[in-house]
Amino acid sequence: MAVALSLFSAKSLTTAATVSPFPDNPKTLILEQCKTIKDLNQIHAHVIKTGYLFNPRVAENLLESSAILLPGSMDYALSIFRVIDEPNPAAYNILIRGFTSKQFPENALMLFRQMREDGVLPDKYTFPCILKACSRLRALEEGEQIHAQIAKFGLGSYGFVQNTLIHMYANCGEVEVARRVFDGMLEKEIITWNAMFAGYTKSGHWEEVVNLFDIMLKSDVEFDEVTLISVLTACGRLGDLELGEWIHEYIEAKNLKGSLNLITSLVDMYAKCGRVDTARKLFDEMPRRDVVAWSAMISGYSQSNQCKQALSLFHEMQRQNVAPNEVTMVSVLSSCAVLGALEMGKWVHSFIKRKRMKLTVTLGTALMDFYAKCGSVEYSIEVFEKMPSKNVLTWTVLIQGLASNGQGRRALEVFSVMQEKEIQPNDVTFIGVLSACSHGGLVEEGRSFFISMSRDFGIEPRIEHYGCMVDILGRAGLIEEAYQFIKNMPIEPNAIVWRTLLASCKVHKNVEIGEKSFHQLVTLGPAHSGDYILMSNVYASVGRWEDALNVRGQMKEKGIKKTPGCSLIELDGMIHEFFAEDSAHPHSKEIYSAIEGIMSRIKLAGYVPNTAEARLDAEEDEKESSVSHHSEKLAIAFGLIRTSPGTTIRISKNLRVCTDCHSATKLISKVFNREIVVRDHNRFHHFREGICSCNDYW
DNA sequence: GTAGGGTTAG
Repeated sequence: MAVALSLFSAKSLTTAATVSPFPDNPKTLILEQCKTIKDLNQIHAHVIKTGYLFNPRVAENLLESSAILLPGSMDYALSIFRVIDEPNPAAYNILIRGFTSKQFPENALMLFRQMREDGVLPDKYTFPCILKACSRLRALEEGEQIHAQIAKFGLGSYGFVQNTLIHMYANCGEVEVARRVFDGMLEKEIITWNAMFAGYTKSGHWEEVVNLFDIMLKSDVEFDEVTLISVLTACGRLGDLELGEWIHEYIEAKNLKGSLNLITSLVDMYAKCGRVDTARKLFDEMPRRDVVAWSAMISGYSQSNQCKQALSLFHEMQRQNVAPNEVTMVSVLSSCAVLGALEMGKWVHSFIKRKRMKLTVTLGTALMDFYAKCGSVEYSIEVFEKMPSKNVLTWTVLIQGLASNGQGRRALEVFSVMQEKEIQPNDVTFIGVLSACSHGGLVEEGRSFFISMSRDFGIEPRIEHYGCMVDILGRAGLIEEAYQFIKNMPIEPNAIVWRTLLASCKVHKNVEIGEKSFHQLVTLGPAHSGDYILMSNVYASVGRWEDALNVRGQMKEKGIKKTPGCSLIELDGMIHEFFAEDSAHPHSKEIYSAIEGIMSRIKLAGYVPNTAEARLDAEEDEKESSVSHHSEKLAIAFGLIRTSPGTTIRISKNLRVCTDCHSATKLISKVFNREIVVRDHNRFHHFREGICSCNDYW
């Protein structure tokens, strides 16, 4: 400021008539040295006093410094604008640009309207800015009107205007119109192509990105790193590893590895194509990593179901003092949800609050989903109520969260509130609604929603919806109806549908339909160990031990191994992974060796673990004790591991928890006086003092 | 003076 202000010193002012205080390049003197509104105020006061404000160049410079360079100074810019007698297009352009760049696109549009009313002619600089404002607002109608005016003013062939038109149409969801503008252009610059790529990228037309890139290559047009970033993003979404690797080779050959953004796209592409290790290698080799690079790698792990790695990379990011943003936290929370890491996720929540991060729709929804998946549905609701904006995913997560936590009725109430608010449900919402019905035993409601979804909402049921319907009928004991329902399905039933029915047959002891379902599963192949176990258990449920053993024999003959159970347990904020028969975990030895001793305590409490399934397991494999179930072992284990009183033990299992395990959990909660939460296929069972609080009617 | 790019939830 020293230089600029010295221009207004008494000495300078006396010579103002001969030496202009605004020499050839006044911009460098005023604009670049105004760092705060206060600086601007001082200059403003001077120019008013000295009458320089009536010099259009002076006014424009002041306007530019306040509207473009300084943050949060649009009011100030407006006050300068208002005293300009007859503002020229340039003055309007500066303000329009200011409003657009400072996230007030509505004001930019209003000012543009005023400009037209005042009879000021927009020029080639006006339109790119005002189109950008339309883009931001997704104001298609306004954009179309402006397009018409562009044609009227004869600026339709101007490159800058056309490029922004492409961007505007694509951003407003009209990619096809954008493409028509693109195709109509005789001279396309790299930016033109990139605008089209960006349009396809924003609207998720990944296929088109790759197709257009193909055309670009064939027509020998040059491309740059911005082009490659868009194409790599598309490769990741499409799983097009071949093209992605080709671009990687090109980057190596042309030595473009210096671009941080480009390497981040490569990391993202490899992670999304399932090559997480390659992604990590590139990530580790980066000379510098910003928050986006870290987020891309963390989400890479999270999306490839390597959630422990995602969290450990997040910890590494913290150690390296890189500040995470909202996007990072979404992937971190989603990993916590998968792992059932309640304590870690709670910490993330407080971190978000402490850092005053914006509760965006995505972040809020991820937070809600995390709480719901960890069995804390009340916290999930609390977040929902605090969210400033919500979308269909937010409502869907709430419905699913309530449904999976045993509050089917409440989930349906939320669904009706959602309709009152005129939020259009989608196919996934209906999966939540139908699972609420299956969970709550609401058969009639389920039937009526199933009909309504296509009739009233135009959503054709997918295989998942049919699966839910089979679950609703099957769980309610309407096995025959469920079977007929499958037979009459207009789409081919898959293994999940038959497995659902088979599971119902076990609960309701229906051997006949159980056998039919099992037969379908074997025919559909490849056989799943769980299917054999289920069928065997159907026989066992009615005391047909020979048949039960026979099925297990078939499984052995075909060489189908039981998938080892894997459980993730969070204890005092640490995630432990336990595999069945695993001796690698530090706690395993102590756990398994102590099982015998614990058994006697359990027996004293009146529990007989030798149910049908355990007995079969024991007969099948001598090594296995009567406490043969993984969850059971874990439950016992956690009776052993010393935790502070009141610690919640959370067991999330990848496999369905059998009723036997449930009884073990119930018992442990009683014997060891612990609250135990079992997550079983996204259903929750909260056990306290031997009582399960959820309304599951298994 | 104006235009294009990398990470996110069910």
